[in-house]
Amino acid sequence: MDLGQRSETVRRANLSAIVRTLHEEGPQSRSDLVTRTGLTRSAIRVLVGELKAAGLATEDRAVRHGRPGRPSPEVSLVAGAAVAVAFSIGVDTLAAAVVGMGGTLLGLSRTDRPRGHKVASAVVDDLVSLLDHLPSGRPEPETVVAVGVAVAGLVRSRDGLVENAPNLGWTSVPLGALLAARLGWSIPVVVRNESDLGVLAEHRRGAAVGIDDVLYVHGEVGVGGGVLVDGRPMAGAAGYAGEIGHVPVDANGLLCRCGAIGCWETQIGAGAILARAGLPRDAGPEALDDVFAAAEAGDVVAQAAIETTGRTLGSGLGGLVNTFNPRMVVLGGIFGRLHPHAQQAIWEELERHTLPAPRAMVRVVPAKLGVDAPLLGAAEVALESVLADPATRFGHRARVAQLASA
Amino acid sequence: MDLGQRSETVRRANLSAIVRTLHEEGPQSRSDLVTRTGLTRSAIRVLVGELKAAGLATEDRAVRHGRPGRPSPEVSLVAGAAVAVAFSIGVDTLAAAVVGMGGTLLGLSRTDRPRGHKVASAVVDDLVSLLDHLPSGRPEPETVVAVGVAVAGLVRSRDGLVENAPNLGWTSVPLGALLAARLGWSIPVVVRNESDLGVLAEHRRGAAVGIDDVLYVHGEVGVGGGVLVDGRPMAGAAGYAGEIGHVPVDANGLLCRCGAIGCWETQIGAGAILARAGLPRDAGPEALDDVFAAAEAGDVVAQAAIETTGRTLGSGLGGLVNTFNPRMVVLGGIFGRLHPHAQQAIWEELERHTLPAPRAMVRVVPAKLGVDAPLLGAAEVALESVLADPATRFGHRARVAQLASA
DNA sequence: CAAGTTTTGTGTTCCTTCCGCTCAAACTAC
DNA sequence: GTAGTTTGAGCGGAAGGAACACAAAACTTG
Repeated sequence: MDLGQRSETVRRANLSAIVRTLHEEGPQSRSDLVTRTGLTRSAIRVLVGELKAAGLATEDRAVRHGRPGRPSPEVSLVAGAAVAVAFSIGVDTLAAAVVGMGGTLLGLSRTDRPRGHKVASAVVDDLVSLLDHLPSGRPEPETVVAVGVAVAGLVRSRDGLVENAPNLGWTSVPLGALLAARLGWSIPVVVRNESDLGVLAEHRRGAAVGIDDVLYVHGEVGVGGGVLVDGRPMAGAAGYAGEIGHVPVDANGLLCRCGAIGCWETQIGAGAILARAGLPRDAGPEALDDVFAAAEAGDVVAQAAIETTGRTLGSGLGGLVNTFNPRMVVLGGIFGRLHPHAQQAIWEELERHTLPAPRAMVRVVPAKLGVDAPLLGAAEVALESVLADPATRFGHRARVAQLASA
Repeated sequence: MDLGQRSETVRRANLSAIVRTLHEEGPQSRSDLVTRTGLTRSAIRVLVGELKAAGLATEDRAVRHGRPGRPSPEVSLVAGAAVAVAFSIGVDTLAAAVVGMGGTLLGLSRTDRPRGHKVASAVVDDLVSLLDHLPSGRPEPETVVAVGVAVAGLVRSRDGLVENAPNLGWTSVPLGALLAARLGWSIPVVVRNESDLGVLAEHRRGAAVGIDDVLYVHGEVGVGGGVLVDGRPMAGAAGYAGEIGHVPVDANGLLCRCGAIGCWETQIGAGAILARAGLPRDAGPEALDDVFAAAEAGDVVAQAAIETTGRTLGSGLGGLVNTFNPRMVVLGGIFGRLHPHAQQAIWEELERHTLPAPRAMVRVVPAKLGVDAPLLGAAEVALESVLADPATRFGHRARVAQLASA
């Protein structure tokens, strides 16, 4: 139920509008904030003053822009005042990052993850030790607002339970709780599927900035999807939404590792490309690199493998365009690499399987953030609490100072 | 951009919370409203008073419920104070209804629509003349808040342009504008796809009350879908979302009337059932009635036709459950009739094509509102403006009275 | 049946928050 | 340098809900 509102709700919403605007669009003048939010100069002045006092924002001398009138000082968020720690558990890599308000990347470190299964606690240890390898060093625990985690698998968003992650060999792993315990910080740990986070990152910082209806399709060994509906990530009832790799597309098709017959994934995943190139389906990522290299060098078998995969990708995307009516389809993972080689094949099949109206308004583009998208998306969801209610951080510095003096 | 908020925003939100609660949950006591909204008794008193003064609500003597304490009067919406006019243009019927606040059906009339094409202006005339056949008579124009229209076709929600409606033979018909001109009322005319409205109606008044993640699948000649994501209808970038009938499921399948190969619709639409029963694909609705009757009478061909269709429906639903992670799948149109005959077949195939986690939390149920769902959904969207800002109606009676006296 | 208990309506005062207005400051243009 | 424009600063006012005190209307108990 929508709770009733009061004056304090208004202030929270207005502070949030300011911080969110600065976070998403970057530093801007007070008078820009006036036009963006519709608030009066008086209100903006007071609210920005409050943010400054709390150390969340700074005001710099205005940039001269040659127009008449008194210049308006530029307001920026203080990146380090509130930061998110983000982790990602991908098929081939583990990564950690610290991201400040405004989306400033304060540090990132990455390590290979050998394929094969490893118990969750060991992976959690690996993740946390990545924090010590950050160029910026371990972040100050007091500045960390929340922890975001991107996982290649089905995640129950409520409590961060990894229901199933075939690439990791995990079933019912309480990753959120494990990580929270290991870190020992009393802040929320938010675990999400990597594609759901990928679409958020591409929306905020990548190929889909300013576009509110986006379908993000991520391919590796498996195929996942993240959907932005009217600017909001589509989670489904428990967070499992977006498993478009397991849509049946061929009743007489191959057996998928999920146990079903004819999943789309069996036709467009990394294994499908490898098989079409005459390689074993489970050859590693290097083998896939070789296929792309061979195609560029003119190898017709490799080229055909890529084009056929592009066609199958395109027809499936067609169905999804009819289903979601997105304004943009963002191809991530191996599909982003496939795109330049198979752009025409993808679009031809997409065209063949879409209704004219949704087709006319959709664009298919490769992801801009590459492998970092899920990690950056994890940071974005972790920062969400500050964006939604910046005032929660107000007492913070005072509280820390008080503890130090006591 | 989220506009800045102020005191008036708070009042609007709180009035809206009260009216919406009463609309969705029915009449309840003031003290219920206190707990529902989290507002204080003082605030509820003033706000309900305002609604009463405006004629939107009434207070009745409290019902005795046997608990100690002073009884709290029951607040009800005045159904006739603000009404929606709803129209639906289905494959086989035209309908009109007047629905008051609280979802009270004040009048409904329906007429057959012979299959075949008819120019839009003629259909608009037919719809408007249905208003004269309402048992309640034509609604008072001053009380009508908005007009909602459900159409079996692709609708651009922004302006009510019917992009394409194969059953009606329409392409690029500005239905919203035509109807607005024909009615001559200066109120919004909201046109939407029938499935998008169907899911809304089932959510508010039907099988999916209280469930925020719902997939509604409607079958007739064509197959459409409406999706509720976190309580909100998924419209897509232009309103075309939900065309799940045109997801490709068989690369070697039949030619769909949309021009593509192997659309799901070709396997589960009314034509597919008829064909499997040995009848022509374009036999009318009576032929389909015969198939269902024959199956009930023990005809094995008819039974097999229904079961096979159920299996194909189930496997496609499996992919959609993986895609949307809904808590409920509601089957409307012919699928609602199919359900009792093919429940097991549907579920078996759905089970075979879903991941365990989303499968474990989904239920498949027949629609509760039947053919009326889109019409009632159209009324709900039309009433939305009053729910979102009841104060817009405040000056209304005064204004009408003033006009009358002048 | 009368006194006590509980819950809720009524009305006043107070607090929070933003708007509107006036004046001053900082810039451009001629 | 003077006029024009845009914006910051600060103050008073208005709107709206919360908190509080009190009254009213039910039930409970002996």
